[in-house]
Amino acid sequence: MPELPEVESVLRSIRPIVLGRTIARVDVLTAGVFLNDHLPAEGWRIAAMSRRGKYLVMELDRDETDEPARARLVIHLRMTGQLLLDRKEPVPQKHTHVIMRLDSPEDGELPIWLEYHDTRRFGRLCLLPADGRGEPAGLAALGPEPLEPGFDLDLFACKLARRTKSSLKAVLLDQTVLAGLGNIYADEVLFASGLNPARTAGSLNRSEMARLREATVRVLTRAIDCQGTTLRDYVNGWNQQGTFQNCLMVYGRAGRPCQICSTPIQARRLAGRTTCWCPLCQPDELPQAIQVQTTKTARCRQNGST
DNA sequence: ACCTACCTGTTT
DNA sequence: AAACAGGTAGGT
Repeated sequence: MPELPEVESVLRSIRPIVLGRTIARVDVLTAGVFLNDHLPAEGWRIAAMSRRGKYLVMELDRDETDEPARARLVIHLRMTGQLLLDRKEPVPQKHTHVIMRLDSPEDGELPIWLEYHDTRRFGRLCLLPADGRGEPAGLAALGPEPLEPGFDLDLFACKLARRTKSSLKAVLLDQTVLAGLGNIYADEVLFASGLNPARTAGSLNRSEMARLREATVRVLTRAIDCQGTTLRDYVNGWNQQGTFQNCLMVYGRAGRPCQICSTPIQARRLAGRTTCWCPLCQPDELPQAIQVQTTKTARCRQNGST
């Protein structure tokens, strides 16, 4: 379900409600979904909440005798995970796996419940000690955030240029290149860039790389403005759907006319995922005349990647 | 760079 | 009955 815009929308709906509250009670209804690193899950105060790629991270603290203790709760929703807020104690449903009661001991507000729901059970919650031991490898390996200054063209170009054998689609799905794109937004970004998903990442010239970078920022920003894409399961913390499904240009539109040129949208399996594109707006190769003029060697500014 | 596995539900 | 679905980890 959730790619960067959906996870960001979940964050924005939940963060203002949970900040400063204490996790007073945790009911784990399904073994295996909550990877508890032998830390007690209860008694923590939620000091901060953020998103990194498709991960949600809660910074936790608590007053131990002298020194304050810290921990992190890391959540990945994978395909069908949902975090839902409730003003009263929820009745567990078929796919409810964790229920947390969040109290507000100081200002005496009523408790709030945060429920983890996941039909396919691919998602994971995991409580990490302050030193970060046990951090999911996927979180540690994430590339830059596309909507932050770290999404630097030189570094991006450098990573693309090195992937001479991989399709653009595969590279955009690679979370170590860029954090947060999934199957929907990879296709939408490629359409917005006018780039064919099957092209090799290393074949792009500098201006195509710049176009790809700009389209990524544009598409993700618009999708967040729409609170994400709801195809079936996705909702934010208040159980509200997104609206970006109404703005999709290629994803899920195989066989229907391109909204720009009316050519039927194509679909095929690429990098293990169904991939949709417009054969006219996203041509296989550039006309040769254009290709010659801009090809430049991308140079690495940093050695941040291998 | 591919494949399969992990799950359940929906669509063909 | 079989294929497919927003993701990733692990194996070849």
